[in-house]
Amino acid sequence: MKITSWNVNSVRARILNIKDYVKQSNPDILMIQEIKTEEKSFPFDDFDSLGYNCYVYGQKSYNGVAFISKKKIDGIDNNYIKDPKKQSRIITANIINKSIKIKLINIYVPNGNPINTEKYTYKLNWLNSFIKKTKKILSTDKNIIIGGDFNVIPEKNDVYDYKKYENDALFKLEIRKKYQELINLGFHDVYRYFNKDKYEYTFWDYMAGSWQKNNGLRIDHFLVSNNLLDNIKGISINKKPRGKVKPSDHTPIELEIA
DNA sequence: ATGGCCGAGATCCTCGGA
Repeated sequence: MKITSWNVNSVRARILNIKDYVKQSNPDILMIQEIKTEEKSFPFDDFDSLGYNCYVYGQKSYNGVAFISKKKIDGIDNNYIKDPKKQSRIITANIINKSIKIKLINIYVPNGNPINTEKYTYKLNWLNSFIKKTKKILSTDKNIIIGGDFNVIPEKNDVYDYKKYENDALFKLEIRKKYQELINLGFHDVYRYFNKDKYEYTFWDYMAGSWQKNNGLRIDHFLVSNNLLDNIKGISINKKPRGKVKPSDHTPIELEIA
């Protein structure tokens, strides 16, 4: 079973690229972030024509997350944490793979820049709420996959020039510690687990030829609970969509489950 | 060392992103 996470930076502006990707890569479930639209304007028909069901938690102009799934999925929930700003950043579902029940969590973590503003404290509070809730459910749900745009650069080697990011909300030590705190609840960063010495990115800014220069960041991640780790066959970052015409600034990350 | 790009919405610019 293949599960992909991709920050598409507008599902409507990106629809042709997304459809090309789905046809080529054939994921069972696609978790998308930053759909930048309300549910009523979501391109359901485009996905329906490819044989996919859509589960959308949208918002006008900003944010928004969704599951695109070949099979129908149950237990869709848009209220994993209480968001004081009511932004659409988390959608969860319950899936069954080979008779194992898995909770699937699709997240779009706040950016948090610039630091020393309310945007940064919103990110910190958001991460704290997410950690607290995840700790709570882990006592009953042992099989959890968290995927999405975490807006966290975990380590120095996960960014082309970490010195530029030391005072950035994506790499600030306080934020990286929150990411570690989440992992310490009982998860693995799957990409790093399978790639101890390989450094790839999932995001390249539109500006200044970042893609051409490979000035990237690894900020899109899959975390799986320890209980599930042996069921993971592999993970890969698919760079092809980032090189296309009219790309998202993020590229898909693909998780393969036994 | 600096500046550079996109998308959405209601214009002809602002905000947000990372």
